[in-house]
Amino acid sequence: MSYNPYTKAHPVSKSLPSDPSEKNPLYGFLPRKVTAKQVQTAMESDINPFTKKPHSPQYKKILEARKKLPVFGQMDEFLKMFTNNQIIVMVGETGSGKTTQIPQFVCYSDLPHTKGQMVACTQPRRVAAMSVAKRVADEMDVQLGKEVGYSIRFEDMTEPGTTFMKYMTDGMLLREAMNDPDLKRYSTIILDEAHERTLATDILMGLIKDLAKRRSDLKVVIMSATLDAQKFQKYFSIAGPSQPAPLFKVPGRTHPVEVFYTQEPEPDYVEAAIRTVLMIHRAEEPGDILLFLTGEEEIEDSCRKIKLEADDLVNQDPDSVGPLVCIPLYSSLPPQQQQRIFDSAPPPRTADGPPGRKVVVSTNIAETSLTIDGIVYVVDPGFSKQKVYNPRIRVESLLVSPISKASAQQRAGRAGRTRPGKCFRLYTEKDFMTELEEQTHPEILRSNLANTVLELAKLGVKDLVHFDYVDAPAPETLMRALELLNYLAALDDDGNLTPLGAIMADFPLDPQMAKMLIVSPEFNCSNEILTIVAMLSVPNVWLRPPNQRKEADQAKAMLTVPDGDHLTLMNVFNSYMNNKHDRQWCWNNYLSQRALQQAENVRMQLQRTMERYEIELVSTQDERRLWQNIRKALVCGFFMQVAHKEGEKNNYLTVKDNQVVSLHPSCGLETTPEWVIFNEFVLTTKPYIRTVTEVRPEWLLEYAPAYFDPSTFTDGETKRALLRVQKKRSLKSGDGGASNGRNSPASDLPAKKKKKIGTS
DNA sequence: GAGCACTGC
Repeated sequence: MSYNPYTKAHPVSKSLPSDPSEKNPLYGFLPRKVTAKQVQTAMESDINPFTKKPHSPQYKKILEARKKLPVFGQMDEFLKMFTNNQIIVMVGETGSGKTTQIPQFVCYSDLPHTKGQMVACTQPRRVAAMSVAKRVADEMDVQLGKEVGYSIRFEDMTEPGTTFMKYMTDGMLLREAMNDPDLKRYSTIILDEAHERTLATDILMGLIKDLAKRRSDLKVVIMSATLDAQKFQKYFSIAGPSQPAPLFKVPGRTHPVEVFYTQEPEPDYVEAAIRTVLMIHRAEEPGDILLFLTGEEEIEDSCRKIKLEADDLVNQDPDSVGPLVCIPLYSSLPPQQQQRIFDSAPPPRTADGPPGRKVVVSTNIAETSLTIDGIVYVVDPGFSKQKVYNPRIRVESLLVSPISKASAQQRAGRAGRTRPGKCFRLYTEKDFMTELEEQTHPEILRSNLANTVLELAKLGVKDLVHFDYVDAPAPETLMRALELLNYLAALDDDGNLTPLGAIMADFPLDPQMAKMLIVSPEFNCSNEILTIVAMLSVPNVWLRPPNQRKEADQAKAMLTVPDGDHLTLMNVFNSYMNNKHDRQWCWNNYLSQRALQQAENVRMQLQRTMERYEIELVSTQDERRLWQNIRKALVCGFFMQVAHKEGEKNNYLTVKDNQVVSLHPSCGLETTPEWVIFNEFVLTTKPYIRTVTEVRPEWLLEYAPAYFDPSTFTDGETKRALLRVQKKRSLKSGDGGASNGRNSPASDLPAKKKKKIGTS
């Protein structure tokens, strides 16, 4: 083993110790004062500067390819800016190489391994974190998981003490910040794809801006698309209001895309889209097409229509129209079918016939998450499904809305990745200029923030309303979140995090679910609640193929527990386990094995967190009692999501919000009980409540007395029903009703259980 | 009597 002059105990502040430069390519490097010339010499060395081992044969080959990236030519400029500034905003267009190269430049200058620290680079998506880490490990000629690693949920590919370059999801870094608010293990933090404005990135920006003031040794790089750079420069002007963070700009390496607009607005964008695809197929040069639509049904429908019409064209004119394949793409497709987008276009039908063409019909997944090479034509109708949150009725829903200019630009760019392309926008140029918003609203303005507010509290943010957000959420949204967390006893009346809230924040769950999981040992059903919570955390497990709906519904009925959908979910998971994860069993029962497998993963992760807090895993033998206990535990988390049946038409009214809702058709209840608890409120063709279980009104009064205090209700059937129950209860017990206090037993730590474990 | 844009912990 070669001599390593660096030790972790002593931060290097001066030039590194003397060592012949042939043996130590980093000889003479002054941390954060490194020049491009030094880095380039070190890169050309036969010895890997970080492992001190000889470079592998392919290293130089990869290096030659890296040198052709636009960002490589600006290494000197970047390093100077990195030396002279604490925070840099960087703009790098597609193909600039920023995600792979900038973190490496930072490593060469920052030398995190000499200080026992790391450089972090966040990504909004897991696959990106993994694949970029792999690429960079290859470029740096190290084994993935050693010097270069990644960290995503369920998978930590890093080695403490060895890894100094870590790619990770933004959510993962946020989690780490909850346990170490100063993020001391990082010398530089790079937030990549900041323009995507995910919830996690937005919160991280606020935290890191503040952290940079406390930690003068921390360096920060914000990487974004062009349009947002100014906003971030201004936001990160920590040196003074008139001193925006410096901008480092790198051109992209893409091909020009010619953009076309329609002359008149299109009344039916799906019809127009299909027409445009067929027009391209008839009249344009060979090259694949990408069409953006809004959802699964629309996509499957359009694929069928395009296929029919294209076959017609081929039959009418086989000498000039080639074969066409139409491939749907959306996230709920099984991975194997998603892979089809990488198939090549069909060959000509005869040796000298017209060439074939591939059409991918996709949701927004192809805008950011997946890149398809070989796309030359993009058809952009200008719509996508977007999440909107209405704090007044506390409902998140999906709405087909016009996209932003930034989004339209991103879509068009998909046509120019391999050669010059064309983008057909199915709206007028005037509408593009005047009607489309510049940017898509960041997620923080469109979401229920219950989770986020709890995280912020755990992160030590005292004043949530005046936190330095890049874009501040609506006060009403924050109030809704604070209210919920206060009712759940995660925050006290002054908005301070309670000990219970601190534990809740550690579970990667919605606060309601975290709460019911933590109190579940008191009802002797934590084993079951853990399963239910895991099942609620994964995508729908029920498959319902269009041509086998009846069979699928029958299979589902076999697994249904009539007392409630939550119990049905538990039953499905247990049956899956009893059938030893059998694929055939899943298939026979129209269940998604992928989702069930995911639920098992989530369950194991949550169980580890439970163990850390010594929350017991217990169960009840008698099934009837067990089911009742489970329903009581559900009330402790979801008492704010209760609906009361009103009138004879099977309509329900949500408690307090007084929204008229119906049971979702997927609901498995055999009757329509007077009181139900629901997991979600969905607004589709009409307002529905989904995943519903019957509860008893006495439980509402007992486990959430503050929320169900009848005096806080407006007059109506719900209030009268509550008063009747209250009266009956007080006659029975002789006291006022609630047995032990305001929010008990769900109000505080499960002290009894903790002690029991502590002594064992 | 109907759906599930997309991520992330």
